[in-house]
Amino acid sequence: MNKFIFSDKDFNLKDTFDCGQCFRWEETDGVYEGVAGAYWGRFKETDGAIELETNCPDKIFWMNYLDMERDYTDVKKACSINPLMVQAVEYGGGIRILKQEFFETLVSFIISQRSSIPKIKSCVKKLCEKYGRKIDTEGDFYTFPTAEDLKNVSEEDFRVLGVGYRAPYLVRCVKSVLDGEISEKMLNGLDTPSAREVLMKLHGVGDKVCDCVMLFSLARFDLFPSDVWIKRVMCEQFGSSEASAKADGERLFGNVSGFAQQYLFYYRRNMD
DNA sequence: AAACAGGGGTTAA
DNA sequence: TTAACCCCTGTT
Repeated sequence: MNKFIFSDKDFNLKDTFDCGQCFRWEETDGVYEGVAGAYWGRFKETDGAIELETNCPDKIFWMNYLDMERDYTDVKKACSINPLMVQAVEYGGGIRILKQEFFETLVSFIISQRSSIPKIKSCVKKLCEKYGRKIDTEGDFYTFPTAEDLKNVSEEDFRVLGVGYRAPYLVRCVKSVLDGEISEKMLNGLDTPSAREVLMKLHGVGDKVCDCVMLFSLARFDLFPSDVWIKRVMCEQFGSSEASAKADGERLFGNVSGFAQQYLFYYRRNMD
């Protein structure tokens, strides 16, 4: 087992793991335990630092996952375009946008549509336990299944996990990935509008899911995913219409759109 | 107790 | 532009 220490500057566990970007981390008494890629991890906040226990031998893996190379002080400054944003940035000041695996993010956000976070987490957990690989560590932790792992999973099999009408989307998604119609590498070679076009060809991937996948797994920070909460706050505070929320956000925030979206979403969602 | 609304959307008409 | 979609939870 390995131990790594991270600075808690612009980083805290609750903001990062509970801001809605990921579905595989569970909190118990302030300790967050979960899986990233092939590795298990357990995060704790100690005095002035974040401590991680993991079966992963190199810290670089987690540095990348936690977006540690980026200076969030600059990001926050760029997001703070008005008093509301100053408040939102203050509120979610410990958020880091995780660099998650492409296939996991794609599948998870297809499942997420018109669902609630506890429900999404439960589906994803079952999916991993049933089709993922057990991780060699203490406790019961599983990798997220690869497309290959899901090759022979039927619509009915998916339905048993509780994904409902999204089951056929998942079957087709797995097939598209296996057929090479879509891959992380291919998307990385495209500019944002072209990559969006490719992703949205997938059945069950619309505007919002597409933006989340690109923001959370492909580091496309120029996107501003617009869900009901973001539409709400954009209408209330920025004079947007529901239809214009996404475009307005991207125009206002440019290449920090994705960060601004997370601060705003997290803030607005916890304000009611 | 049973009915109902609504949840980080997308599709098809 | 609008209803229907699965399924779970919280509210009446």
